[in-house]
Amino acid sequence: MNADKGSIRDAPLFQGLSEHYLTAIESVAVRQVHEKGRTIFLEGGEAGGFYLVLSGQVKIFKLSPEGREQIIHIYGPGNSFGEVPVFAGGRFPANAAATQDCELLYIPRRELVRLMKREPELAMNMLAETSAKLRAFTVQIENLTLREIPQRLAAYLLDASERENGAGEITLDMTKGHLAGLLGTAQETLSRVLRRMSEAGLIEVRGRTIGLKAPVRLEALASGDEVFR
Amino acid sequence: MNADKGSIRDAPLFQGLSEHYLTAIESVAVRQVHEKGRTIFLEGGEAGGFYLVLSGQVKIFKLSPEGREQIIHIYGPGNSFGEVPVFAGGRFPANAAATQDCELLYIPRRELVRLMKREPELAMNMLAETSAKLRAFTVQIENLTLREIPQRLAAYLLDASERENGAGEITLDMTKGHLAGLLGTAQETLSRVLRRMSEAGLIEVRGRTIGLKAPVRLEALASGDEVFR
DNA sequence: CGGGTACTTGACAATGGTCAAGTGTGGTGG
DNA sequence: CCACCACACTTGACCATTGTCAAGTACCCG
Repeated sequence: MNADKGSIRDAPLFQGLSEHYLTAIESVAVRQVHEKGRTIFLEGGEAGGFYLVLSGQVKIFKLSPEGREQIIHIYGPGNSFGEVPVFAGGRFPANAAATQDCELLYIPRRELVRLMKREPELAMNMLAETSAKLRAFTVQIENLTLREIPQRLAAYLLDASERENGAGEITLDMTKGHLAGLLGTAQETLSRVLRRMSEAGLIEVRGRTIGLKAPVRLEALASGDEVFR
Repeated sequence: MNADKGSIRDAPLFQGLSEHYLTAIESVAVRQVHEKGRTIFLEGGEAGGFYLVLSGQVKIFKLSPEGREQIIHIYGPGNSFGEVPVFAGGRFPANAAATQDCELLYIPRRELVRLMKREPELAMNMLAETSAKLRAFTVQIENLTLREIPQRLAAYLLDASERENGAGEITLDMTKGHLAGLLGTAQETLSRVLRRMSEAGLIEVRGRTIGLKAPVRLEALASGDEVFR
């Protein structure tokens, strides 16, 4: 719809690299198109490289033996995923599937490593990227294990609003089912919590648009105060 | 007690580096000693470098508003921690404290980055290290959100046995309280589950030593089969 | 022997998962 | 343009797992 043409130049991963290296990367990268719902890779699969999202959206997730799904992350344009086996060897530690039609760039391990040895800046960028993901994991473990669902949801909403420069209203870029998976709960539970929060006057839900009516009370909820019951 | 003198030469992080760089790192690193229970850094603290464990043991953890503790990782000799802010900027994403008297090496960010630009191998090692941690986080999220406590415990025991080359008996290198924190549960719950597993003939508990009496059934339990109730 | 820490056990409440049965709602084809 | 279908979502009822509070026991170190 807009200029989301998608280029490695938009990815944080490749910021600050000289034109020379950018074109080198482009020349070895492979463009892929996946339609909504398609599996991109499976946990345990062999990895020969990693991916960059050019357009669309991808979920990284784990499945329990009984089939429950925990979404680990949702990535959009500019994000990369699947780096772990590139640097640590072995297989993919989780599954990836397209949640929307999407366009990806596949970057083969071999070429990347070769470029990295020549261009320390690229290695530093990759380190920044993987470290940022470590930080995100830390936050996620905190949310998933130390907070209850309403707290997790409040934290998520505030975070989403922050990502949109503090907008008082956010629009989910995923289904509520996926949000439930991301928050580590069931669709039904999320539905109930959204209703309770609406009734308490904290938010206002209109489809996928959620107005934050009482950000201050949401903050209090997210940080554990029992403003809500 | 043994030759755990501790040197950067034992750390995976610094494998394969030339003597020249090893001594360069040693010359900028600072040795620290912390006694059991001491805080090493707090979440949100400013970071000027990261740490390598020479001897002893350290826990990385998060605290809930109500004071519950989720242990994210326990590190022993050869492990490094606190890298995130070095590469991604910002503050420490979690807390660190000594669970045993320990000896650490503090490696200042500035020097490390300087060395990394000259020695791509060092950057590759750091990437391997952070990627391995990403993989560990993935497993942890899976355990914490998709499995119940008995399954988590079974998976932990099997993993620990594997780390000791498949020994049929393992000895915890931490208190059961810390293990509970690592498994994301309460001390009381862990205690009960251990007993149920003993009564079911899966394990045999003698203090911190746990014999795996029926590894096959433990495997089945860890992968979700309801062998146990 | 004393004290603190680690651990156990019991009783109880509640968060949230599951099953089941709806109610929208958007998109497609007739 | 309407009807239908699939998918997203809601709501209700129920109950298992697990956290919490409380009290007590075992164990280790000095």
